[in-house]
Amino acid sequence: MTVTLADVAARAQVSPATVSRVLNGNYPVAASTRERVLKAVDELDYVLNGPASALAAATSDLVGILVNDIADPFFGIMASAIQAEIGGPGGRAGGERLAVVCNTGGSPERELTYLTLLQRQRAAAVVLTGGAIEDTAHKTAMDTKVRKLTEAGTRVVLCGRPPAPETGAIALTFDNRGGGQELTEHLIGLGHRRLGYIAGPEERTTTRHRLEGHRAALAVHGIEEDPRWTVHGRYDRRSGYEATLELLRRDPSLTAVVAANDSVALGACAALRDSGLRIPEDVSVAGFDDLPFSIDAVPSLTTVRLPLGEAGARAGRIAMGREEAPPGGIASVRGELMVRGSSGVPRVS
Amino acid sequence: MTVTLADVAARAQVSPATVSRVLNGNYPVAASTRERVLKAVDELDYVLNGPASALAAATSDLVGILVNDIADPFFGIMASAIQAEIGGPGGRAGGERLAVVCNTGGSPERELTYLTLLQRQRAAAVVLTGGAIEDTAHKTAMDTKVRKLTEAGTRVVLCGRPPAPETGAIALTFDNRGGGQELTEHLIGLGHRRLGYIAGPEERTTTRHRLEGHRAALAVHGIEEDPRWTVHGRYDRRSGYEATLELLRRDPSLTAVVAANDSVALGACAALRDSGLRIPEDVSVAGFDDLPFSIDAVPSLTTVRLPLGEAGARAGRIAMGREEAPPGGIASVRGELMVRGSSGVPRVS
DNA sequence: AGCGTTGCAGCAAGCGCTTTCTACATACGG
DNA sequence: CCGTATGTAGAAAGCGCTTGCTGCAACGCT
Repeated sequence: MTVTLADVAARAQVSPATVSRVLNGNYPVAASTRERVLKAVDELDYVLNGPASALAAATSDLVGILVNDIADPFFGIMASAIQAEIGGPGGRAGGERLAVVCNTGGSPERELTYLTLLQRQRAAAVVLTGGAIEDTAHKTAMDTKVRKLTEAGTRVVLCGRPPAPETGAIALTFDNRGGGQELTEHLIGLGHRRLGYIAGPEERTTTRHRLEGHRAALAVHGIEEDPRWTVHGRYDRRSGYEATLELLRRDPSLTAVVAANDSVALGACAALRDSGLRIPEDVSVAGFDDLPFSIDAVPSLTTVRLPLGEAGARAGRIAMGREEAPPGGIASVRGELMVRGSSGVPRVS
Repeated sequence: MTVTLADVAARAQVSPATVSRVLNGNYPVAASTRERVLKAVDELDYVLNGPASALAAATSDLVGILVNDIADPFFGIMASAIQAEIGGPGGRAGGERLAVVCNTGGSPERELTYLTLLQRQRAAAVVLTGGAIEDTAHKTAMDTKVRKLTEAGTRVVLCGRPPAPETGAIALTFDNRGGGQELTEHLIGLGHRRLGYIAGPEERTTTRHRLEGHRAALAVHGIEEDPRWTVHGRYDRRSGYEATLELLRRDPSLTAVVAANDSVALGACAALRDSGLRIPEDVSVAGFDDLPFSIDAVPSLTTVRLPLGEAGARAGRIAMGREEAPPGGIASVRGELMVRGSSGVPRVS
């Protein structure tokens, strides 16, 4: 069998209670005793039984991070930053925390399942990253679950997701609408009047907000939008490639393509090039997020930088109770327009 | 307080044992009873206490995935594939499994810490991805820990990591040496004789194996290597950029640059371009891994495709006991040379 | 009819830890 | 020198669940 607390206690000639106290360091233990215990732990190669400990103490050191797509650096960067803040010595006990990232793959069911699983494990905190799914039933179910978690003492932080009022969750929202608007205004400012838009999957808050920002910019400048100029797709390169070909088919006179994110924008660039169009001379392209590879594209991508790392770090600190929650439990994180080579003045028609 | 099994039992007018059996579905329960129990569970909004369950059953539904850098798609893609195989209905109980990814950030300490934490949680399985660190002390510590895990019944699978004999771990190794050799032979075949090499961090198996493959190719063709032609760096774009400038400074007559991976190669491309050199007319560039963005580079990257998704999926299945382990517990996964636009015949000197 | 099966439910003993409460020195104040 | 702090260790009662075993009907067999 595996070594238990009692075995260690026997070896160190003390009671199990004392061993527990040495290990947790939350009760005075004479130095000589402590040493004896530590020696026994070492000799027996003892490993604490997590479940037993969690059960007895009614707490756990698990922290969950939910992401929509772990293969997407957008989430990887946030997850990495969150984890970095959590991994270290945590709150009071200085104990190690197990920060785990759970990949929902964008599926509502899996999102809910993971939340239940984390609830089962009595997670200390949960960070939900990225946009939410805009299905009423699912949103209700999520809000209910989140409320239960917070009521049970689990800290819940939303990072890059709209606030969920009345649930007790802290929200660090990205200003996707503002960023989207700024980006499109930049293109309009260059002289573009015929702009295609490749949106993300429908029913996602991120998709909707970025698109709303785009439309707001058009409205401000009195540009009437042609429904043919908007195509929906996934948040990946391939989708951007296909959507761009579709856009070109529908209206070859477009002078700019705005993409839902940088991966999509890269796909758009490829499609344009394959169609014999130059960037930005024939068509300008813009992305969103400013992922690391965006600056490497040729030409480098005009986009909106989202401070993914900073936001993640902050979310992690809040989750660990190491930083004050923003007033009202809600903070908006702004993006920054990065003007680069992929956008330029339109060709004269 | 939270709802317990006993509460549900009371409400359904049965014993706690029966409720447990309904929930686990591993013991015959009359249909009528089952329904009554399920109804009570639903009405009370009962959530199983994970730690208690794990303690009593002496098992857990946790599966750990260790990655070196979660922000790097190389690991994201593997993790995603592994998780996809694990997330679904698992082994006997059809129960959900909590697949969690742990980001070590390449730090030996964190790697060990996570393993201990997973050991504490009595994880059902652990998948270690990516190259290992070649420090004797650390390797010994890791092997010991892994052996303990496997002895305790945790299935350990190495995905893209060299085998660890005598530890009971199953290994799915990438043939980095073979891939590296093939890649360099391709360049030599084009006529290159002066090849720079940007290696990854020292003390990593992946770095060493790829470099060995490269050198083997040089040796086969009787090319003597100049020590100035090799530079070490990190596995990221920035490192590739800087290393390339350094390489150019040391020997401007190089006609090809082989990078440790695709991100590094992209950085190399940027540095070459910024130095006024054309790819591949002046200098050819090659990467490794064939990450999704590599085909988007301009020109698209010649590289070695590693079947990250397939390997991950297989590792996941083995971890879940859903696929037979390879004979001897070791399998080598080969890469495939992808010749694309970034490599061409060298300029005549 | 008698007896071994079979199907379903309950009892109760833990799983390995934490923590309250108690116990006992030793130290201190008067 | 006694009563009361003070510091340290142990006894034991759970935490909420699982599961081996027992119990008891209803059933089928000879």
